[in-house]
Amino acid sequence: MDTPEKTQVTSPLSKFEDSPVFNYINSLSPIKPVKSINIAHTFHSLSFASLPSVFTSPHVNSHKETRFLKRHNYADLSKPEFSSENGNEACNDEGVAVDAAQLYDNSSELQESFDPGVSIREASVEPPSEHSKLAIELPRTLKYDCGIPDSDQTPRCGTQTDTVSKSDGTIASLVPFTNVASHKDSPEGQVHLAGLYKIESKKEATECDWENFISDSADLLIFNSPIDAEGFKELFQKSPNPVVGFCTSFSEVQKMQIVNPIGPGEQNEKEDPFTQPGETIELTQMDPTQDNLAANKDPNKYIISNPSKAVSNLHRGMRRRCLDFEMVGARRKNVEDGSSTSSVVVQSDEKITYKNTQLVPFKPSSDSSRCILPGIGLHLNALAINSRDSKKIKHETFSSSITLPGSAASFHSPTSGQELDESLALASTERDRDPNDNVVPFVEDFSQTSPKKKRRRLEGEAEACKRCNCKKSKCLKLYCECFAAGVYCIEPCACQDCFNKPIHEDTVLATRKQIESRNPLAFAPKVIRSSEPAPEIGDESSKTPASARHKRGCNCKKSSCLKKYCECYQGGVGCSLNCRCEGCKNAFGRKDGSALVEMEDEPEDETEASEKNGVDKTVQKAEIQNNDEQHPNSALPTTPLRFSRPLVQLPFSSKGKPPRCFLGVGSSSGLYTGQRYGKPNILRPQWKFEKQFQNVSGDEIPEMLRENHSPSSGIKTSPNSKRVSPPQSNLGSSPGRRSGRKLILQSIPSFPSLTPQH
DNA sequence: GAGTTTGAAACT
DNA sequence: CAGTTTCAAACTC
Repeated sequence: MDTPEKTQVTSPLSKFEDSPVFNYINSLSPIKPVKSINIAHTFHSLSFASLPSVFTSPHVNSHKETRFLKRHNYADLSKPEFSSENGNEACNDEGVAVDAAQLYDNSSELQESFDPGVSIREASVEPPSEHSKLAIELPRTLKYDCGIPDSDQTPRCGTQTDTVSKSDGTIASLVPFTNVASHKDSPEGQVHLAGLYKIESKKEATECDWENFISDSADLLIFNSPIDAEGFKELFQKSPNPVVGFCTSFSEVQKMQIVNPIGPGEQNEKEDPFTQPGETIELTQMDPTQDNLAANKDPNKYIISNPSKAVSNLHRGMRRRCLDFEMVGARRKNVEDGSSTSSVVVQSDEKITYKNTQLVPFKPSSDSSRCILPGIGLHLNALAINSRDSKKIKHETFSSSITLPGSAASFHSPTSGQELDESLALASTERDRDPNDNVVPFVEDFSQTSPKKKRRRLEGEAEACKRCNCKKSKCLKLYCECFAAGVYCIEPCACQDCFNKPIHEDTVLATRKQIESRNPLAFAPKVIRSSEPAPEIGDESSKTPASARHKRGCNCKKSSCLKKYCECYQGGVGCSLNCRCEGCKNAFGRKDGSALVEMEDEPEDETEASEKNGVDKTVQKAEIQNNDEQHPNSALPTTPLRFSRPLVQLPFSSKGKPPRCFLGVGSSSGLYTGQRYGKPNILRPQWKFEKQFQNVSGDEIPEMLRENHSPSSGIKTSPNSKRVSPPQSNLGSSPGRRSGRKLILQSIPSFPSLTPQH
């Protein structure tokens, strides 16, 4: 789109960034106008017209200049390397430090090769009034992107994180989200809005992760809406207060920056882009006065300008986003869980293995905090990561829930229909996994008693960083969990010769298409909710807890469907007529229709499991999962997504490896979690899906399902009354939870639906 | 951590 | 479509 112009502009900017001359040049050079133009375009697309008035700051131009200067300062300060030129490099290296100038320079390239995030960075320096608003968001994106890409910057991140933490842990977390959002939707700028919106919401209720999450998700959805501009408008309109506040604050910040460019530069020097984001956030929130903040904001502005490019990237980004999501989610979790502090710490480290996806950086599951920031909704991977992180943290339901929405949103992004589709598919897949991730941590927590659980937990932790371990498939076959989930491989992955990376996006997509050509449902969730598949499979199969069934059915011969080797068991669903298994003893539901397990509550399951086999642990988990799943299924409100991914993921969680992305499921999972927890915050929901499910399944889910989906209720009525029990038990066990879940579920469904709408 | 088992995915 | 091979996860020691 505007790339040509941007490219031109960017290069000069990068060069001059540091020097004051640069600013001057910018003002004089035609380039600026171009950028501004670009920005304007983005805005138009967004239909921000109304906003501009608000943001319109008299000093837009000056701001731009100042911003550049500031940015330069940041870049310089933070990274002497700053000079690094290639977009890729910039992304990688800069990730954190990403300077506006660099962004510009590299933006074109980066965008092409990498992600929307890059494009975002590129964003023109100055968008006038409107830009100012955008700037707020942009900064986040920039920071985020920067931080993610470069492992090198880690230190920076740490610094940034520190700054962020200082200001507010929540803020930090928020920033990432916004960034993420921007990435997803960046193309249109809608994302930015969403991000802003989220941020605001977060600010308002940092503590209430859940709420935030929901709001975020909602925002994302909105953004995702095909009509980016509209979505944007809506966001602003809908959340006039928050947005406006941002805008206003932002404008103020800009002014401040202009006045005190130095301040920002200083901080920037110390810190990285990450810190900046946090700072910016703070500024926007409340401290226009702080110079640093202003500085931060400036960088953001730059980011904003690039939206046009970002758009193209967005599509790409969407896919990748999934990955990012995980990371993000994790980050959030960390943030929330650990509160502000944790988030800060974590992120610092993460580096980014890959530019491609900011995801990588997040992944470093080690630093949950990092994950948090990055991006909420952007990438499924991020979610997965989050989940993993969450495992560590466990509590952090937050990330999960949050991520989901975002993910969903990203998928829906209207920008590229095809891409969207793919992204959706990925998302769906991711969702499935995500839930698992979420679940896993949770389950583990609950079930900790069982050794397996501990194991899983340990594994989970270890896995937090880990994903696939492919050696020969290059992560381009369904053997690869990551690939199968529609997620890019990240650092945690121990894969070799991995091609499932943003860098090889083309290859990945091509491969996906090939596989899909063979089997259109190859990337669809293996476990289907009762609503869809159930009918086909057979009543019995539907019996499974949630009425969910395995799409294709298993073919187990030696595991008796009592181990994770069995996809049905793994997915927490009972075997159906479609299954060709031998000696089926699936605790969730036998092929015969005999539903051994009621999944209702863990205890029962456990006992059964113990009785049946040594499987105790597995069984328990399975049961739990099943319960969860069942519930979900029941609740199922049939995923809005194309695929009802349902529950499958749950089992994963148990595995410990969390399926990376929750996208589709995530939403659902998010619902579950949210429901379950009822607790405001918590992202955990997703994380914990398993546990939650356990609880929920028994308690909450049923109701939710009932309400939401009378059909799902069918679960109770399941052909074989067997399955019914689980839900009931659940209900009986803990009614309280249900209420919360219900809310969540409702919210979740909406997301998916939105995405599809495009 | 290494080795084995398992069953899905891929191939023929 | 069936049989075989390949693959990576799940599991065991």
